[in-house]
Amino acid sequence: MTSPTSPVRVRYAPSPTGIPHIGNIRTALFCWVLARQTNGQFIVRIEDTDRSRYDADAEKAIFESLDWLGLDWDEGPGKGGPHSPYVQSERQETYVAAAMQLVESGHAYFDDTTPEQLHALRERQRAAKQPPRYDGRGRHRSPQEIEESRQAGLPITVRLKVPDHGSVSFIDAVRGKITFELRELDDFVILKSDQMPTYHLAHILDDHAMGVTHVIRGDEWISSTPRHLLIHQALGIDPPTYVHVPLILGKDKAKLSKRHGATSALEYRDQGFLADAVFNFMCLLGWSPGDDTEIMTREQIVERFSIDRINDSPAIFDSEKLEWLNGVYIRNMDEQSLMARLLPFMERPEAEGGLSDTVERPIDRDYLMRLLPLVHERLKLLTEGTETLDFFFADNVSPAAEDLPGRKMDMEMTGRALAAAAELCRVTTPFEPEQLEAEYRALAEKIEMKPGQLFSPIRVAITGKTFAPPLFDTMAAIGQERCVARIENALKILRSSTVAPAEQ
RNA sequence: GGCCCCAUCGUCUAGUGGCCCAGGACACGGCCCUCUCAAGGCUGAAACAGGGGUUCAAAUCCCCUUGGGGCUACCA
Repeated sequence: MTSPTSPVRVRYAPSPTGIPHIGNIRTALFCWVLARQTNGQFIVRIEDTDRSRYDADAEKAIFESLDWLGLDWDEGPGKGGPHSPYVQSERQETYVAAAMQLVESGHAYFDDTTPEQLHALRERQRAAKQPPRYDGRGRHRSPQEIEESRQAGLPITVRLKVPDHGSVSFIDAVRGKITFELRELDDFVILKSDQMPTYHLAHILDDHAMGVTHVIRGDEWISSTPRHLLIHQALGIDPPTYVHVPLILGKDKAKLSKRHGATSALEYRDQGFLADAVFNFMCLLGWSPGDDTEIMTREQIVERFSIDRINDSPAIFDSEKLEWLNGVYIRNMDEQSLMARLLPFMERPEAEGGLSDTVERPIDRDYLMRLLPLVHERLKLLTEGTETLDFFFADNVSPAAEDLPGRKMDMEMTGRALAAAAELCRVTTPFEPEQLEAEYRALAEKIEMKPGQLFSPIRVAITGKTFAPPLFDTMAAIGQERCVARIENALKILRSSTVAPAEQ
């Protein structure tokens, strides 16, 4: 099976019953890429035929996820198109009409078996160690009997007549030929008693009406594909090309679910991942360009993508690797764009992960621009802006006394270092990185300490942390006055502490 | 239980009969660089699930076993 070169029409057809997770969105992404590559159309269609499970928030999240990842659609909700509407609940008459047509042509029939009866049937089968399946009893109901049930208010469904022998096969674009024995299938429902179609009927009608050429969907649909083939036959239409993509699993190799932590694209957005990085990463789950290339722009992916190279086996979502990739993307960004991305996270309320509420909003752009080069290559997530830059914005910091001593330093030595540092800090001019470094290195020599030893307590005094951007750039950015105050403050903290320094 | 799908380092993967005593990336260990943390460079450990075939030759083809997953709804 080769990858298409002529324009494809592909669709992403989510059901608004839950926030779309990574695996689901990855399918949308494959669709989008293929559509862009072949100059085809990417269609979005909402499959909301299950009215009891409909969730408006989920529907919102679907569009938000697509927007965030930049998966723009050519036809669909909010966009329109030649096959409107793109919401199944608004296409109900089509499905009902098709179901009636199938009944008339003898491919389907009305069934008045109640859910209770169905349940009882399955219980009996289970008890007899038989596979639970519908026994086709509705096939023998007369129109009169059905009408009586209808009058009595019993639920009526439409079921497809499945031949009891023979087999169906199809060529899956990623797996090759797959065959199913028809006797394994029972007569399944195509129109529910609320006059809504099941997925099986609805998607086929829509895909056909919308001219969908390739159905790209998760692996879990392979088992119901024979049903879909049967419906196509009954309707006298040709099935599309099926492309069943492998699932994305959680760390424990189980289907992705809530307990795996972040599972939706939106959660990754909120955790500070870049859409481009997530896009890139998701493409690599279940697909590879065939060489060692991993970092690719959308354009490169669009150019290189191929159905032939979609993997057969499921992938586990490794968020550690995503973090690395996100860091790569951040490092490749220019400072202006980085600032634009960082700002929304840093300007959130403190309680939501932003800078201290005492820091004035909007944040001083010029100052932030000056700081970014110091932390740029250290960031892996956009949410880290706050924690790596907070001390630049704070009036003062309060380091823990036990953090102040550097390697192989006791309290006395630390005190001497800080005292000398404070003194020098007051007089250094100009207060610039090169000047500071030169003078502090000289100071270290003068008080007979290794540069690293002298710098450690200063760093902690200035930043409140044991790790930070390069010290002298940091000091220069913070300014002489605040630096002096912080070193003196640290000295005070050190002297008032009675605890021994922690073993280094 | 039945049916279907899947199976290369911990993870993502390259590999489509000889180029593979299996390559890359993340993570992990070591070294270098170094004012800390990163970044970067070098380097190490780490896999063809098992068993049968086919073949001069198999990670690659076939069969079985095992393991994982999915489906078996008036959910999608």
